[in-house]
Amino acid sequence: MSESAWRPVRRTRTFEDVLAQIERRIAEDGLTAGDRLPPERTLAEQLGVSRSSVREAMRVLETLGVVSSQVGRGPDAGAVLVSKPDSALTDLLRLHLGLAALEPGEVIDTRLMIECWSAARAAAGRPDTSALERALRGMDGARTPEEFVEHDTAFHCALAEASGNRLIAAFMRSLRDSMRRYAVEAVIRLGDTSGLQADHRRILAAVRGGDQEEARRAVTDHLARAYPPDAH
Amino acid sequence: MSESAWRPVRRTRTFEDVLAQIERRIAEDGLTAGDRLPPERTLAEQLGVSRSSVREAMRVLETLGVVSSQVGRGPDAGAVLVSKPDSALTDLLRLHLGLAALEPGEVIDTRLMIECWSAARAAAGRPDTSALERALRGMDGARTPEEFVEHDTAFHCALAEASGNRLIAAFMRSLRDSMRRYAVEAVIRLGDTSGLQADHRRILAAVRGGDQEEARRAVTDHLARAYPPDAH
DNA sequence: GGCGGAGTATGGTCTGACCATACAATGGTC
DNA sequence: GACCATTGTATGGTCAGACCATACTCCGCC
Repeated sequence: MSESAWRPVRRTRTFEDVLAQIERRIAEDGLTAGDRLPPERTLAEQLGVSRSSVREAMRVLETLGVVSSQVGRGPDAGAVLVSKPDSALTDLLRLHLGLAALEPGEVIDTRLMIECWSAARAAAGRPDTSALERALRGMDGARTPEEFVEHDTAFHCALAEASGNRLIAAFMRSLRDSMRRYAVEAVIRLGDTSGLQADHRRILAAVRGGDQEEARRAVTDHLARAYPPDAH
Repeated sequence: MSESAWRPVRRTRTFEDVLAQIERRIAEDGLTAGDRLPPERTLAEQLGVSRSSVREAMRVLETLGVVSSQVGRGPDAGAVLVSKPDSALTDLLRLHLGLAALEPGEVIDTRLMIECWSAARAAAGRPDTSALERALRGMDGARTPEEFVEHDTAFHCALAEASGNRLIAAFMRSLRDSMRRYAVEAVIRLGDTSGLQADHRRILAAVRGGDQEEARRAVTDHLARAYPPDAH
């Protein structure tokens, strides 16, 4: 018998079975966001497991942004399928950053990748730019770094949404959320935000003008200003 | 009183408190991958909550790829901090794809973004290309579409790893995992894999030659061949 | 018709028990 | 002393049953 022919038997825990069955039901019945899952007690009885196991499966699904549980009684109570990957991604990034398993530089790089892509895509599509303009005005009126960063986040997320790709937009939102602290530090370090605002207007102009390459360059220059490579 | 001045009181559930405290400990004590968490029973007693609540928190952390639990006794037993975001990302993508909350086209687009970026980064850094070459040979010897896709996945993941960014590499692995089905379909649809292999060699040559723009173009052309825009 | 209290279904939590697992400690055997 | 089988024990995994808080539903009173 050859060595390493034995792979470790992956014991499957009860709640993993429950998860698999729920996922199968989603696929087979074509369930989608807004549909409801049976109550925990019912599910436990139907699957022949304890309510604890069902609850642990629910917790996993909730963590992944796939179900949302409401207590009480009525049409809105119980577990309903949703599709909110944002908080799941945010939690994931935040925790792994906290574990020092990811460097801030890696996250900033990823953000640069996403923003370049989004800006180019947005420029190609001539999207609605009202959200971008609103965020610009918000940054103009900001009185504290925190307030500025809030509208800055709105600007960059709006850029990602303008790309039309929901996965990329969700990833962008999560990156911003998990990096809020660094963003505030960067603004404080810079002191003056007029340069950032000039960058933002340049990005907006490129998107409006449909110039993909200029949009890429504008975003790259902007992030280089906000996060100079020697700052992390 | 202005409208919408009231935000919904977000009742915090017990297991969320447990989660917050564990996260705080990770941050304050500088815990990192490999460190261990107290046993569930101890944690429950110390926090003054039931073991069920601790377990639900553990399930969340496990889902996010932050802890791994082993039964039994000894140095390897108990809950240990890890950093495995891959399966979390994979589950997230797979479930949201299943809920029809994401279109395959969005995932493919995201993949194109990541690969272009990775290829350019890899070309800029003159990385070790032995993994890429090994995957190439594997594809040459593949006898079934499934086998080809397996080595193809290895090739593209190796490309992402060559970028040096672990977050992007993890995202790439998850994208490939959640899209394995589509990849096999694409190979079967094409029938002949010689074109794909020519693309791969062109990508490798660009990376070896340090030509970032050519690497970008090669990846873009390759994905356009594998997933023609009218196929999804 | 409207309003208020009782009823009830739901998720959230707790307690206590038992099981399976895998190491630790012990003691016997050679 | 080295080795091995037995027993003990700490750990996660599961279950059953209870109780609580919540929020809707229903029914009866006004």
